[in-house]
Amino acid sequence: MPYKPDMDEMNRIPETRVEQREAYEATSVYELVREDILQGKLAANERLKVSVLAARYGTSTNPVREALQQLRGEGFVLFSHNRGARVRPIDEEFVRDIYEMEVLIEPYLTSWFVGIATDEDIARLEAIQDRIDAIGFEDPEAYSALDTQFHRLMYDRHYNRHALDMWWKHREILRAISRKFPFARGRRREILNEHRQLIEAIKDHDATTAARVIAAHVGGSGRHIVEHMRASRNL
Amino acid sequence: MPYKPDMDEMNRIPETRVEQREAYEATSVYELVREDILQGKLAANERLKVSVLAARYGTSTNPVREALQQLRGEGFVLFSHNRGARVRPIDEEFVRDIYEMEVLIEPYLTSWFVGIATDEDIARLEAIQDRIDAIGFEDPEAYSALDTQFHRLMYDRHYNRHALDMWWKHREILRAISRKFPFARGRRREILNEHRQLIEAIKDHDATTAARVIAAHVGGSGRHIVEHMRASRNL
DNA sequence: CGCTGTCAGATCGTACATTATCTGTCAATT
DNA sequence: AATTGACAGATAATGTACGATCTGACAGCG
Repeated sequence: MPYKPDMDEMNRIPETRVEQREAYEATSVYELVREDILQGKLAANERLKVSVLAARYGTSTNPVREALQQLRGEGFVLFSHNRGARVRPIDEEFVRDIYEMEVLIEPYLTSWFVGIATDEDIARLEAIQDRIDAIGFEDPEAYSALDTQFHRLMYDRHYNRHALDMWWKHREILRAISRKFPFARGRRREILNEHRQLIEAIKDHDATTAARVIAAHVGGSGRHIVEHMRASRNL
Repeated sequence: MPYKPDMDEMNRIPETRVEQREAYEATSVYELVREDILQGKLAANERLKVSVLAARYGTSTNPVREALQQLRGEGFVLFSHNRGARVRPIDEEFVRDIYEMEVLIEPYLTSWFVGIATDEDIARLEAIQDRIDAIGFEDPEAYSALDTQFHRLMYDRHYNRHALDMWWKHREILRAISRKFPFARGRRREILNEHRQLIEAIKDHDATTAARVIAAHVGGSGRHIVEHMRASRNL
């Protein structure tokens, strides 16, 4: 009998992010650990002892062990045999590597979007961008949320779900990092500029320049973050 | 105290692939399940019952559960809550998606290699290619091994370990698929051609054309496989 | 024909056993 | 006296066993 896939089987990008966890207490251990790693509550290279985590999250050890294995598969956790798990450190190299992959992926996603973008899509993009301009980086969290909205509007409908998952995973990692390094004033202006340029290219249905703009956008952000990380290391 | 990373902590591409498992019986459940999925011994969408797998591999259930979770993290296995795990089907869409990502990644890896390639590297590439020409697709397994060697010679030293892991993972999936669809004669000639063109571009230290050639190479293989899959589906 | 209760089978969580690694002490050697 | 090596206890990872809970299917009933 042919198997009919189910909604919750796919590793989907969540429709709405749950930011505050206290409201819903029914989240899985996997999500909790993952979130704690991304938030930095579990530091780089920190040992992840199943007994400690089990106590922390109020479960027994088995769910923790399985969660850690899943996170290992996703690359967030490193194992060594008979010596347990550690938080994968997100160092400059790793961030650079991820950004360089994004420089490949995002233009790819973008240029397809240019082909299918309706006037309404463009209007929405502009509306989001207006709001970004309005808050003007005052509130980094709000900015981050809007920026995510901006990119998801372009990417979410892409047929390449695998590339989309990859993008989303990368984005979550990078968001966690950039939380610690707020954008400098100069870089902010560049970002606004690039978004506006991007919208223009989409309006013109010019996939090539759109791809070029987004590549520069991502590459710029990457270099910016890596430099910050490097600077803060030499304190 | 600063943590000094350990060799076996990293998810590294293995130095030498172990093809026959009977020799070493000490492989982990994770590897066994993964291999069985890639070899097709566990079919697409097949239910993965922990008790069955535990019996099959001669362990208790917990190692199986953890292995499945890791495979879930890597995307080989899909879970639905309280309903267990299934083998992720590798359908045409998925293969297409992976190939399209490879069209981005491989040129990226290649063009860096062009910059660092020594004369000896080029000689080795040519040696491998000569051997490929020699066996001339008679033995698909041997061809596959040589082709892997060819590409690894170019990619293995790349600084972007993340991209390299991604490439390797994709390659393993695609190898598993293409085992079922041997190359047609026409496509074979193209492949040989493209490899030779690539070598020429590397000799000229021309990263741009090297990237273009490899993009065409990967894209061509992708279309070829997808068409085969589509055809075999309509039997 | 549809609804509902029951039951088998499997997942998921908990508890326990075993095995490996880490740590600190102490004796032996230089 | 300082360093090294071995041993023992503690600690934690890995493997096994079991019970609770959920799902899916089917028979009985309205």
